[in-house]
Amino acid sequence: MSGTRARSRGAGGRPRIEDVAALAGTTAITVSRTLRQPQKVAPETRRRVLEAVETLGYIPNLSASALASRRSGIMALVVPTIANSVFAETVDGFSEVAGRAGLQILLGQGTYSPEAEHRLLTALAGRQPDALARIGVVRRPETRALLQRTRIPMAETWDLTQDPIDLVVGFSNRAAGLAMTRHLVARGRRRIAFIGSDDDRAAARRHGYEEALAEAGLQPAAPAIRVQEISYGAGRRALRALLQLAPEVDAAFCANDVLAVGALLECRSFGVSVPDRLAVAGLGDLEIAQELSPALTTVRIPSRAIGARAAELLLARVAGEPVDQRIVDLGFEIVERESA
Amino acid sequence: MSGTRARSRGAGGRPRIEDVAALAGTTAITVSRTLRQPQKVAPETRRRVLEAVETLGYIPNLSASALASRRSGIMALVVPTIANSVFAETVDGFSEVAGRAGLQILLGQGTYSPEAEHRLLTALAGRQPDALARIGVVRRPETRALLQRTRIPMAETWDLTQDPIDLVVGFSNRAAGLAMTRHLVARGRRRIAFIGSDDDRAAARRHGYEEALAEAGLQPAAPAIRVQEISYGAGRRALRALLQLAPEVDAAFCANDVLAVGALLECRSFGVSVPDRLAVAGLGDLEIAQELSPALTTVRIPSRAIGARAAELLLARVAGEPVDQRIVDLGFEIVERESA
DNA sequence: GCCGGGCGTGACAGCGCTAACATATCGACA
DNA sequence: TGTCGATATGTTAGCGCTGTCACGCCCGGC
Repeated sequence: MSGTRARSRGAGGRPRIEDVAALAGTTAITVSRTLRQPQKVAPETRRRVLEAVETLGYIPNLSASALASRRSGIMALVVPTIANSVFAETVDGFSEVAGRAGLQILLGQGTYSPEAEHRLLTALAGRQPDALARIGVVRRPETRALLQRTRIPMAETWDLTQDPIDLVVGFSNRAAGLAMTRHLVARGRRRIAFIGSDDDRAAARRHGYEEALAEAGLQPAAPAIRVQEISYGAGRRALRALLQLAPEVDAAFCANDVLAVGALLECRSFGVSVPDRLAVAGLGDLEIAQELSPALTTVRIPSRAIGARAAELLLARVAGEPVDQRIVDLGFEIVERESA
Repeated sequence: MSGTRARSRGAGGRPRIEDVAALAGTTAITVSRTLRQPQKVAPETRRRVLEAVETLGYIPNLSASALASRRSGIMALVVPTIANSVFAETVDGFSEVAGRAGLQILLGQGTYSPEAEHRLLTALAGRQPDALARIGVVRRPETRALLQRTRIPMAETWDLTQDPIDLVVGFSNRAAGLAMTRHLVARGRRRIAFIGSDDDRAAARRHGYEEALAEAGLQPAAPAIRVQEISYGAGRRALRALLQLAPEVDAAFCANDVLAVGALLECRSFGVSVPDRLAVAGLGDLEIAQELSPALTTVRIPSRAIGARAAELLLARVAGEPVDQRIVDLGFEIVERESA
């Protein structure tokens, strides 16, 4: 039934499903089935179809497929940045699970400003992803409302909240900050400073830090040092600033391992003995943390598991299976090494 | 003209362009124009349409848009892995340029086996991306043919070839290996070993290394050490293996900075003095390379520029502008620091 | 007063695929 | 032999959007 369709090829010059059908002596729907549910097609027909696919170099148009089936086969993932290693494992875990399920990953980068993020998420949602994951919790009410309305299964990660848009998979950043600071206190540190970037997760870690100090009746050794970017250099500069601001400081708790490694390196450059004179602690347990000497005391985060688990839960949602637990706490673990 | 369309909302419960049109008292095409070419719509109409969009929380279905317009607004990017930092800058540069142009990024991970990659690329191509970039050069003839047939603008990166599928943006890995090895020879090293992963780019670097050795009339200090993964730990183990295999070695050229940093750390752990007893060189110039001490001598690769440039050229291709240079060599630079 | 052209808007058809339903075929079984 | 059900394939009607062309209106120039 070609009707108005005289061409044997789509305008892009690429073969369409109908061309394959014609060559195989069958119809579009059978080709479609052969490709998606081969067991429903007779072996001989299947053979002919696959041969035609091969001959023509047919590649199904997934936009058309998505439109017709209302399943895009895409999972969107929004990360603050991929320029540093902090989230790499999470992306990797997510990508692996999604990939095994045959889903592709649409990557959104940047959660700098709530407005920019709103635009990004709108654009991503327009692609009708089967699911959406984001590093961090979405705060902006308009954005939350938007995502809720779309009904797209969604996972917030790397933090916890009592009120996720849909699911949340992570750990308590506050509790992690609290635990590490308690550890420092328990090790006899009294003049503890905080170095962190300027995002929600770092803020939560700082709150935990402040809580632990209050518990112990201590004051921050200095106002929290804020860095603009997460890099080794930023960690170095932050530590230098800290030492000028509060020469008496005896511990630096860094909001992540990249900053902590930078701080550690700065200490070595300037002969500040770690941990004798200054304890340095991080968060994340990147591979480099255990390889340096002194090895970095840090909080181990199940980064890969966060990504993998989020993807699994989302897949379950997509498959229509009930997800009994909307808030998944994967915890953390203090890893005591040499630096604190 | 609703005809068979009785619903006022799509089956997903999401508003469609027609719902917006109805609310704004106009038709679908005007809504479409308002959103894509606002200057072609009268201010008053535009106002009403945007108000309706806002009210309904309308998000255009980009699959339908892609199908109708034959432009997906997607750029696909294939990387070997995102679990290590080596390609992070490239992805970031690519993502930034693409993002500015309003394109989304479809991320494909894994080029392990040519077969798996073929499947991955087929799946990505099915999404009708406006352009496709890949880290590394595609070797498999079937895959090359496939990509060529699709006519999707395509950039291979991080290497050079005389015969790109479409464009190639990178540097000569062979030349980089050659240059660094010559540098080591010029510094008086005579028993030089190579440590590398098992991919095309590492192989090219090794060829350069071998060429430089031959030039100088030298033999490899040991058979090239192959690592299975790129990690600090793998670098450490490789160096340990090397020292057992060839205790007399006086230089280790590592195919990338992650391995080199691992090697450097292993030297420090075991009291191997760098560079006195052993020179260590890397490739990539990751941030950590300059922060360690001894600071790593390495080859600086314009990683971010590779991604950004590839994206720019692809955008030009998409816009139908002529691209005069199909082979873009962004070069490299030996960065001499303390380790070699 | 008529014509040409620019501007804003709309009707129509179709992008390439698949869900849902319909039909054909065949063997088993009463 | 007729019926039923399982299996294989086909028909129809869109999915939600945009390219293309057509139309109506208003203005200025002659």
